[in-house]
Amino acid sequence: MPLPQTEAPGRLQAHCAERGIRMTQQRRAILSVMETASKHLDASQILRKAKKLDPSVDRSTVYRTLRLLKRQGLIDELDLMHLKGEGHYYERKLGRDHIHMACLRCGKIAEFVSDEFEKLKQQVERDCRFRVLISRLEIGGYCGACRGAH
Amino acid sequence: MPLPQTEAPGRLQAHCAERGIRMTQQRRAILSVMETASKHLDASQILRKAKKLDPSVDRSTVYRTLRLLKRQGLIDELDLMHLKGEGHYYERKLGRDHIHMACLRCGKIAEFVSDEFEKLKQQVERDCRFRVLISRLEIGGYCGACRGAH
DNA sequence: TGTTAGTTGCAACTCAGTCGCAACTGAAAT
DNA sequence: ATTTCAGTTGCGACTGAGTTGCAACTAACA
Repeated sequence: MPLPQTEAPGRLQAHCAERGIRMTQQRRAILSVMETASKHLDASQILRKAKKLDPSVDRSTVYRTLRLLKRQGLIDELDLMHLKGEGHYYERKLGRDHIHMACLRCGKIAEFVSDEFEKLKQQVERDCRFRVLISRLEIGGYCGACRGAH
Repeated sequence: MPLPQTEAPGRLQAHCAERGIRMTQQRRAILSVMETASKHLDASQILRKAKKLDPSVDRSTVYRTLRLLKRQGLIDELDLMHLKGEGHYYERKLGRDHIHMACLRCGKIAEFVSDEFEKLKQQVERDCRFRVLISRLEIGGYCGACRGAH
Protein backbone atom coordinates (compact mmCIF):
# COMPACT_ATOMS: atom_id res chain seq x y z
CA MET A 1 0.00 0.00 0.00
CA PRO A 2 2.18 2.87 -1.16
CA LEU A 3 0.01 5.64 0.28
CA PRO A 4 1.83 8.04 2.57
CA GLN A 5 -0.47 9.00 5.44
CA THR A 6 0.91 12.51 5.55
CA GLU A 7 -2.20 14.20 6.86
CA ALA A 8 -3.63 14.13 10.34
CA PRO A 9 -7.31 13.13 10.83
CA GLY A 10 -9.63 16.11 10.58
CA ARG A 11 -7.85 17.50 7.56
CA LEU A 12 -10.92 17.05 5.39
CA GLN A 13 -12.98 19.30 7.67
CA ALA A 14 -10.18 21.84 7.66
CA HIS A 15 -10.25 21.89 3.88
CA CYS A 16 -13.97 22.57 3.96
CA ALA A 17 -13.52 25.41 6.47
CA GLU A 18 -10.82 26.99 4.28
CA ARG A 19 -13.25 27.00 1.40
CA GLY A 20 -16.05 28.52 3.43
CA ILE A 21 -18.25 25.43 3.30
CA ARG A 22 -20.85 25.38 6.02
CA MET A 23 -20.26 22.60 8.51
CA THR A 24 -23.28 20.71 9.78
CA GLN A 25 -23.57 17.79 12.15
CA GLN A 26 -24.46 15.47 9.30
CA ARG A 27 -21.53 16.57 7.21
CA ARG A 28 -19.21 16.16 10.15
CA ALA A 29 -20.37 12.57 10.50
CA ILE A 30 -19.89 11.82 6.80
CA LEU A 31 -16.49 13.53 6.65
CA SER A 32 -15.40 11.59 9.68
CA VAL A 33 -16.38 8.35 7.96
CA MET A 34 -14.42 9.28 4.84
CA GLU A 35 -11.50 10.40 6.98
CA THR A 36 -11.17 7.18 8.92
CA ALA A 37 -12.25 4.73 6.22
CA SER A 38 -9.56 2.21 5.59
CA LYS A 39 -10.75 1.97 2.00
CA HIS A 40 -13.22 2.09 -0.88
CA LEU A 41 -16.68 2.50 0.57
CA ASP A 42 -19.82 2.81 -1.52
CA ALA A 43 -22.64 5.23 -0.76
CA SER A 44 -24.72 2.77 1.26
CA GLN A 45 -21.74 1.73 3.37
CA ILE A 46 -20.95 5.37 4.03
CA LEU A 47 -24.58 5.93 5.02
CA ARG A 48 -24.53 3.00 7.45
CA LYS A 49 -21.32 4.16 9.12
CA ALA A 50 -22.43 7.80 9.25
CA LYS A 51 -25.73 6.81 10.86
CA LYS A 52 -23.76 5.31 13.75
CA LEU A 53 -22.23 8.72 14.42
CA ASP A 54 -25.45 10.66 13.77
CA PRO A 55 -28.62 8.60 13.28
CA SER A 56 -30.39 11.50 11.58
CA VAL A 57 -28.20 11.27 8.47
CA ASP A 58 -30.28 10.56 5.40
CA ARG A 59 -29.41 8.77 2.17
CA SER A 60 -29.88 11.90 0.10
CA THR A 61 -27.56 13.88 2.36
CA VAL A 62 -24.86 11.30 1.80
CA TYR A 63 -25.24 11.63 -1.97
CA ARG A 64 -25.32 15.42 -1.77
CA THR A 65 -22.23 15.53 0.40
CA LEU A 66 -20.34 13.10 -1.81
CA ARG A 67 -21.17 15.26 -4.80
CA LEU A 68 -19.91 18.31 -2.92
CA LEU A 69 -16.64 16.66 -1.95
CA LYS A 70 -16.14 15.40 -5.47
CA ARG A 71 -16.67 18.88 -6.89
CA GLN A 72 -14.16 20.21 -4.38
CA GLY A 73 -11.66 17.60 -5.52
CA LEU A 74 -11.40 16.20 -2.00
CA ILE A 75 -12.50 12.67 -2.87
CA ASP A 76 -12.23 10.40 -5.88
CA GLU A 77 -14.97 8.28 -7.35
CA LEU A 78 -14.12 4.76 -8.50
CA ASP A 79 -15.87 1.94 -10.30
CA LEU A 80 -13.35 -0.77 -9.47
CA MET A 81 -14.14 -2.39 -12.81
CA HIS A 82 -17.72 -3.04 -11.64
CA LEU A 83 -16.53 -6.16 -9.89
CA LYS A 84 -19.48 -6.03 -7.52
CA GLY A 85 -22.39 -4.47 -9.36
CA GLU A 86 -22.80 -1.08 -10.92
CA GLY A 87 -22.27 1.14 -7.91
CA HIS A 88 -19.49 3.58 -7.18
CA TYR A 89 -16.83 3.70 -4.54
CA TYR A 90 -15.21 6.66 -2.89
CA GLU A 91 -11.87 7.39 -1.32
CA ARG A 92 -10.10 10.39 0.09
CA LYS A 93 -7.76 12.05 -2.29
CA LEU A 94 -4.42 12.27 -0.57
CA GLY A 95 -1.01 12.72 -2.04
CA ARG A 96 -0.47 11.40 -5.53
CA ASP A 97 -2.90 9.69 -7.85
CA HIS A 98 -2.71 5.96 -7.90
CA ILE A 99 -3.76 3.15 -10.17
CA HIS A 100 -6.40 0.66 -9.04
CA MET A 101 -6.02 -2.96 -10.00
CA ALA A 102 -8.98 -5.28 -9.54
CA CYS A 103 -8.46 -9.03 -9.59
CA LEU A 104 -11.21 -10.58 -11.69
CA ARG A 105 -10.84 -13.86 -9.82
CA CYS A 106 -10.51 -13.10 -6.10
CA GLY A 107 -11.86 -9.55 -6.18
CA LYS A 108 -8.92 -8.06 -4.33
CA ILE A 109 -8.15 -4.40 -5.05
CA ALA A 110 -4.54 -3.28 -5.16
CA GLU A 111 -3.10 0.19 -5.58
CA PHE A 112 0.02 1.38 -7.28
CA VAL A 113 1.78 4.73 -7.51
CA SER A 114 3.90 5.18 -10.59
CA ASP A 115 6.06 7.91 -12.08
CA GLU A 116 5.15 6.50 -15.48
CA PHE A 117 1.54 7.46 -14.74
CA GLU A 118 2.58 11.02 -13.95
CA LYS A 119 4.63 11.16 -17.13
CA LEU A 120 1.69 9.86 -19.13
CA LYS A 121 -0.55 12.62 -17.79
CA GLN A 122 2.10 15.18 -18.62
CA GLN A 123 2.25 13.78 -22.15
CA VAL A 124 -1.50 14.22 -22.49
CA GLU A 125 -1.24 17.83 -21.31
CA ARG A 126 1.53 18.51 -23.79
CA ASP A 127 0.53 16.50 -26.88
CA CYS A 128 -3.24 16.93 -26.66
CA ARG A 129 -3.35 20.47 -25.34
CA PHE A 130 -5.64 19.14 -22.61
CA ARG A 131 -5.68 20.41 -19.03
CA VAL A 132 -5.81 17.32 -16.79
CA LEU A 133 -7.91 17.80 -13.65
CA ILE A 134 -9.07 14.31 -12.69
CA SER A 135 -7.79 10.99 -13.90
CA ARG A 136 -8.82 7.46 -13.26
CA LEU A 137 -6.87 4.40 -14.32
CA GLU A 138 -8.46 1.10 -13.47
CA ILE A 139 -7.05 -2.23 -14.51
CA GLY A 140 -8.78 -5.61 -14.45
CA GLY A 141 -6.83 -8.86 -14.54
CA TYR A 142 -5.29 -11.48 -12.28
CA CYS A 143 -3.29 -10.72 -9.17
CA GLY A 144 -0.08 -12.51 -8.29
CA ALA A 145 -1.81 -15.14 -6.16
CA CYS A 146 -4.45 -15.92 -8.80
CA ARG A 147 -2.11 -15.97 -11.81
CA GLY A 148 -0.77 -19.40 -10.98
CA ALA A 149 -4.22 -20.83 -10.32
CA HIS A 150 -5.45 -19.82 -13.73
CA MET B 1 -8.76 10.23 -34.28
CA PRO B 2 -5.74 7.95 -34.08
CA LEU B 3 -7.72 4.72 -34.50
CA PRO B 4 -6.57 2.57 -37.41
CA GLN B 5 -9.61 1.07 -39.10
CA THR B 6 -7.76 -2.13 -39.87
CA GLU B 7 -10.75 -4.44 -39.84
CA ALA B 8 -13.49 -4.75 -42.42
CA PRO B 9 -17.13 -4.45 -41.29
CA GLY B 10 -18.58 -7.78 -40.23
CA ARG B 11 -15.49 -8.71 -38.31
CA LEU B 12 -17.39 -8.75 -35.02
CA GLN B 13 -19.75 -11.43 -36.31
CA ALA B 14 -16.80 -13.42 -37.61
CA HIS B 15 -15.27 -13.32 -34.13
CA CYS B 16 -18.48 -14.69 -32.67
CA ALA B 17 -18.62 -17.49 -35.25
CA GLU B 18 -15.01 -18.45 -34.48
CA ARG B 19 -15.94 -18.78 -30.84
CA GLY B 20 -19.00 -20.90 -31.57
CA ILE B 21 -21.46 -18.27 -30.40
CA ARG B 22 -24.94 -18.82 -31.79
CA MET B 23 -25.98 -16.08 -34.17
CA THR B 24 -29.55 -14.83 -33.99
CA GLN B 25 -31.32 -12.12 -35.92
CA GLN B 26 -31.37 -9.89 -32.86
CA ARG B 27 -27.67 -10.34 -32.20
CA ARG B 28 -26.91 -9.62 -35.84
CA ALA B 29 -28.75 -6.32 -35.52
CA ILE B 30 -26.93 -5.36 -32.33
CA LEU B 31 -23.53 -6.39 -33.69
CA SER B 32 -24.18 -4.41 -36.82
CA VAL B 33 -24.93 -1.34 -34.72
CA MET B 34 -21.72 -1.76 -32.74
CA GLU B 35 -19.81 -2.40 -35.95
CA THR B 36 -20.93 0.74 -37.72
CA ALA B 37 -21.20 3.06 -34.72
CA SER B 38 -19.00 6.06 -35.16
CA LYS B 39 -18.62 6.27 -31.40
CA HIS B 40 -19.60 5.78 -27.74
CA LEU B 41 -23.21 4.64 -27.63
CA ASP B 42 -25.06 3.85 -24.44
CA ALA B 43 -27.44 0.92 -24.04
CA SER B 44 -30.59 2.86 -24.90
CA GLN B 45 -29.02 4.36 -28.02
CA ILE B 46 -27.92 0.90 -29.11
CA LEU B 47 -31.45 -0.36 -28.51
CA ARG B 48 -32.96 2.41 -30.61
CA LYS B 49 -30.58 1.82 -33.51
CA ALA B 50 -30.95 -1.96 -33.32
CA LYS B 51 -34.75 -1.68 -33.37
CA LYS B 52 -34.48 0.03 -36.76
CA LEU B 53 -32.77 -3.05 -38.14
CA ASP B 54 -34.99 -5.53 -36.29
CA PRO B 55 -37.99 -4.06 -34.44
CA SER B 56 -38.33 -7.17 -32.29
CA VAL B 57 -35.13 -6.43 -30.36
CA ASP B 58 -35.82 -5.97 -26.67
CA ARG B 59 -34.01 -3.93 -24.07
CA SER B 60 -33.03 -7.01 -22.10
CA THR B 61 -31.52 -8.62 -25.19
CA VAL B 62 -29.35 -5.57 -25.69
CA TYR B 63 -28.07 -5.81 -22.13
CA ARG B 64 -27.53 -9.54 -22.44
CA THR B 65 -25.65 -9.16 -25.70
CA LEU B 66 -23.49 -6.34 -24.38
CA ARG B 67 -22.59 -8.50 -21.39
CA LEU B 68 -21.69 -11.32 -23.77
CA LEU B 69 -19.48 -9.12 -25.94
CA LYS B 70 -17.81 -7.66 -22.90
CA ARG B 71 -17.02 -11.10 -21.53
CA GLN B 72 -15.60 -12.03 -24.93
CA GLY B 73 -13.39 -8.97 -24.82
CA LEU B 74 -14.88 -7.69 -28.08
CA ILE B 75 -16.16 -4.40 -26.68
CA ASP B 76 -15.07 -1.98 -23.98
CA GLU B 77 -17.27 -0.36 -21.40
CA LEU B 78 -16.71 3.30 -20.56
CA ASP B 79 -18.04 5.83 -18.09
CA LEU B 80 -16.66 8.93 -19.77
CA MET B 81 -16.27 10.53 -16.36
CA HIS B 82 -20.07 10.40 -15.89
CA LEU B 83 -20.35 13.61 -17.84
CA LYS B 84 -23.93 12.82 -18.77
CA GLY B 85 -25.43 10.83 -15.93
CA GLU B 86 -24.51 7.49 -14.50
CA GLY B 87 -24.90 5.27 -17.55
CA HIS B 88 -22.27 3.37 -19.47
CA TYR B 89 -20.98 3.66 -22.99
CA TYR B 90 -19.69 0.99 -25.29
CA GLU B 91 -17.24 0.86 -28.14
CA ARG B 92 -15.68 -1.84 -30.30
CA LYS B 93 -12.29 -2.91 -29.19
CA LEU B 94 -10.01 -2.57 -32.16
CA GLY B 95 -6.29 -2.29 -32.31
CA ARG B 96 -4.59 -0.70 -29.33
CA ASP B 97 -6.08 0.60 -26.12
CA HIS B 98 -6.61 4.31 -25.99
CA ILE B 99 -7.14 6.96 -23.39
CA HIS B 100 -10.43 8.84 -23.18
CA MET B 101 -10.38 12.50 -22.35
CA ALA B 102 -13.64 14.19 -21.40
CA CYS B 103 -13.89 17.97 -21.41
CA LEU B 104 -15.73 19.07 -18.28
CA ARG B 105 -16.84 22.26 -19.98
CA CYS B 106 -17.98 21.41 -23.52
CA GLY B 107 -18.46 17.67 -23.03
CA LYS B 108 -16.35 16.69 -26.01
CA ILE B 109 -14.65 13.29 -25.84
CA ALA B 110 -11.18 12.91 -27.33
CA GLU B 111 -9.07 9.80 -27.70
CA PHE B 112 -5.36 9.32 -27.54
CA VAL B 113 -3.06 6.40 -28.22
CA SER B 114 0.21 6.48 -26.36
CA ASP B 115 3.29 4.29 -26.06
CA GLU B 116 3.64 5.65 -22.54
CA PHE B 117 0.33 3.98 -21.71
CA GLU B 118 1.60 0.66 -23.02
CA LYS B 119 4.81 1.06 -21.03
CA LEU B 120 2.81 1.84 -17.90
CA LYS B 121 0.78 -1.34 -18.28
CA GLN B 122 3.98 -3.32 -18.78
CA GLN B 123 5.33 -1.76 -15.61
CA VAL B 124 2.25 -2.90 -13.70
CA GLU B 125 2.66 -6.44 -15.05
CA ARG B 126 6.30 -6.46 -14.01
CA ASP B 127 6.36 -4.56 -10.73
CA CYS B 128 3.00 -5.71 -9.32
CA ARG B 129 3.03 -9.26 -10.63
CA PHE B 130 -0.43 -8.51 -12.06
CA ARG B 131 -1.73 -9.93 -15.34
CA VAL B 132 -3.41 -7.02 -17.16
CA LEU B 133 -6.49 -8.04 -19.14
CA ILE B 134 -8.61 -4.89 -19.36
CA SER B 135 -7.60 -1.33 -18.66
CA ARG B 136 -9.46 1.90 -18.64
CA LEU B 137 -7.88 5.32 -18.39
CA GLU B 138 -10.30 8.21 -18.34
CA ILE B 139 -9.24 11.80 -17.85
CA GLY B 140 -11.45 14.78 -17.03
CA GLY B 141 -10.33 18.35 -17.64
CA TYR B 142 -10.43 21.12 -20.20
CA CYS B 143 -9.84 20.62 -23.91
CA GLY B 144 -7.73 22.97 -26.00
CA ALA B 145 -10.68 25.10 -27.08
CA CYS B 146 -12.03 25.47 -23.53
CA ARG B 147 -8.70 26.10 -21.79
CA GLY B 148 -8.55 29.68 -22.94
CA ALA B 149 -12.16 30.37 -22.07
CA HIS B 150 -11.67 29.29 -18.47
C1' DT C 1 -37.60 -32.85 -40.24
C1' DG C 2 -37.06 -33.53 -35.63
C1' DT C 3 -34.64 -32.40 -31.53
C1' DT C 4 -32.98 -29.55 -28.05
C1' DA C 5 -29.93 -26.35 -25.81
C1' DG C 6 -29.55 -21.72 -26.10
C1' DT C 7 -32.00 -17.46 -26.83
C1' DT C 8 -35.79 -14.24 -26.77
C1' DG C 9 -39.73 -10.87 -25.32
C1' DC C 10 -42.25 -9.66 -21.76
C1' DA C 11 -43.48 -7.86 -17.45
C1' DA C 12 -42.33 -7.33 -13.02
C1' DC C 13 -38.70 -6.21 -10.27
C1' DT C 14 -34.38 -4.17 -7.79
C1' DC C 15 -31.42 -0.69 -6.76
C1' DA C 16 -28.65 3.66 -7.21
C1' DG C 17 -29.25 8.09 -7.40
C1' DT C 18 -32.30 12.49 -7.84
C1' DC C 19 -35.69 16.02 -6.78
C1' DG C 20 -39.20 19.22 -4.75
C1' DC C 21 -40.51 21.03 -0.71
C1' DA C 22 -41.47 22.43 3.98
C1' DA C 23 -38.92 22.52 8.17
C1' DC C 24 -34.65 23.35 10.22
C1' DT C 25 -29.96 25.35 11.44
C1' DG C 26 -25.19 27.31 11.23
C1' DA C 27 -22.97 31.38 11.32
C1' DA C 28 -22.70 36.17 10.67
C1' DA C 29 -24.68 40.57 11.96
C1' DT C 30 -26.90 43.02 15.37
C1' DA D 1 -28.02 36.82 23.60
C1' DT D 2 -31.22 37.37 19.65
C1' DT D 3 -32.26 37.85 15.05
C1' DT D 4 -31.89 36.69 10.44
C1' DC D 5 -31.74 34.05 6.34
C1' DA D 6 -29.19 31.51 2.83
C1' DG D 7 -27.83 27.09 2.83
C1' DT D 8 -28.94 22.50 4.36
C1' DT D 9 -31.74 18.66 5.79
C1' DG D 10 -35.23 14.60 5.95
C1' DC D 11 -38.78 12.84 3.72
C1' DG D 12 -41.23 10.59 0.23
C1' DA D 13 -42.03 10.16 -4.35
C1' DC D 14 -39.78 9.59 -8.46
C1' DT D 15 -36.52 8.26 -12.48
C1' DG D 16 -33.86 5.36 -15.19
C1' DA D 17 -30.40 1.65 -15.65
C1' DG D 18 -29.98 -2.85 -15.46
C1' DT D 19 -31.76 -7.73 -13.96
C1' DT D 20 -34.60 -11.81 -13.67
C1' DG D 21 -38.02 -15.73 -14.12
C1' DC D 22 -40.53 -17.90 -17.37
C1' DA D 23 -43.03 -19.65 -21.29
C1' DA D 24 -42.45 -19.41 -26.18
C1' DC D 25 -39.32 -19.55 -29.84
C1' DT D 26 -35.34 -20.75 -32.98
C1' DA D 27 -30.53 -21.76 -34.70
C1' DA D 28 -27.83 -25.45 -35.48
C1' DC D 29 -26.96 -29.95 -36.15
C1' DA D 30 -28.13 -34.79 -36.60
